[in-house]
Amino acid sequence: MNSVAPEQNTPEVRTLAERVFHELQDAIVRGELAPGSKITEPGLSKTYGISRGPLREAMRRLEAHRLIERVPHVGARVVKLSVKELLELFDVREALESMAARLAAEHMTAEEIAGLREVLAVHERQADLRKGEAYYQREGDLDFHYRIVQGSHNRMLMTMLCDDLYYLVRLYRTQFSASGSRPQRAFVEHHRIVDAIEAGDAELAELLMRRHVSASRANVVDRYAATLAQHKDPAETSS
Amino acid sequence: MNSVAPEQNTPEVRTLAERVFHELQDAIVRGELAPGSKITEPGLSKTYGISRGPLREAMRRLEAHRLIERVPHVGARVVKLSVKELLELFDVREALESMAARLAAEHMTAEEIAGLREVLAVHERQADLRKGEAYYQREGDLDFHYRIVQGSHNRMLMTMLCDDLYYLVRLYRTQFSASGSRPQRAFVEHHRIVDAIEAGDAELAELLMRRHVSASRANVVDRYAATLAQHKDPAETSS
DNA sequence: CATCATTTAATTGTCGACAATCGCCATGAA
DNA sequence: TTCATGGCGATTGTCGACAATTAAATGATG
Repeated sequence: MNSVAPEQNTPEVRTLAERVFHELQDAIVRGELAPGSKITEPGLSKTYGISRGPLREAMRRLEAHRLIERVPHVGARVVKLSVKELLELFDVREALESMAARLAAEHMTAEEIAGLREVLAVHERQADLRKGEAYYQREGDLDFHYRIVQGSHNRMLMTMLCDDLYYLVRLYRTQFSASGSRPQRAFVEHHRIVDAIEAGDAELAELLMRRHVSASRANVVDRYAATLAQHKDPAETSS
Repeated sequence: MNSVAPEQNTPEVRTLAERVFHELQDAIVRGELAPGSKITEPGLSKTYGISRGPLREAMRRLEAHRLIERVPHVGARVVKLSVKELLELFDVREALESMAARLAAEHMTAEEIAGLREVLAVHERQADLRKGEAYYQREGDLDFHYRIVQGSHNRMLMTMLCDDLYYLVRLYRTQFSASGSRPQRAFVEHHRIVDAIEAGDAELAELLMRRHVSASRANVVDRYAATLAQHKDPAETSS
């Protein structure tokens, strides 16, 4: 748990609705609440020991963050990312994170860059230990992206990526994860991006980050094709 | 009101919370609820004739859409965009809309492109009548951007831009609006973007849209500097 | 046996009331 | 005069109960 990223600081748990919102968020991301499973208000109300009032507000927030989907008078279910939606998510990430890298190259301070290098050093140590196999699988990779976004000094970008999209990304990681030589390559790409940021080369940082996310997206496509060929079960059609 | 954009179709008003959410959204965007003004639950509850339960859920949705800001145990106020935040919004728009233009050039159907041309034709007529002065001030401009985003066929991008950011954009329009020769130029830029999309040139469409948003952003900066010089009142410092 | 209408059970939507917390104002002391 | 402190009013947070709607189960009918 010596992660560099802000895990669950619970910066605001002054109200029940806030608390149960964060708990549900974690439960969904961790996979305790399976994607696609239906969640009922009385059930959660009894599970978390709170009334339906605050619970509904928490669910409304989860809905806004795209972690659950609600239908009026019917119910709510945990979001289940289809491959199409997953690729859509990557397109959005590519647009937003490349912009973040550009702004980071322009606005990042020396201390922030130093912290970024530190994150990479930590990852390198882990990569040495586990032969680069487990690296990039876990949340460690997100530390890097967190720092970049934070370095953009653009609050709106930060909330959009860190508060919204990254939870979806973490959710997807349970389904598809990087494979083959992708981790090592990603590690090299991370270094190149930091170099560009340190040099203040905004255009290059933007370009490298764009390619980085795009490559990650392509890896997901390959991975999906592999699972399809393995299971020989094309029942995943959008019924 | 012969606008081409989907005005307020009220696609889902099956519940009170939905209804009051849309009403509040409109009220904020229209300026009836002044930016920065405090809104109180009993007040709104009496105004819209509903209980506080659905009202709080509507407010939670507004908070997620960044139209109001809430502080636990204190209250909520309508968001007030500082110039810094407004420029942040433009950076995000630049990233997202340039991606949308790229995807639109790849995925837009012939019918959608025809509809896009129609929007431009309508605008051109209005521009002829009012000498291009009022064009671009109103929501007509957003019709164009709506269509582009919809043409991307990326649902996540659509919700992010159309459901979230564009309401903030419309809110800002009450404070800062295009000026000088900007409307005419924007009109030309719109045509160029459509040309690129029709030609299927994704890279060019992306580049042009990026410049288009960037130019709009620069116009806001100029506009703000002008108001500052006019009022001779630099009290807008971030206290 | 299949299909359709009806009933029924469960869940969601809404409401009013009570408790907890915060901001404000008056009072008093340094 | 200024600052701390206490009480007061108002607003927010939470709860349980009732009404409305939906989905499923049941039974009737061709």
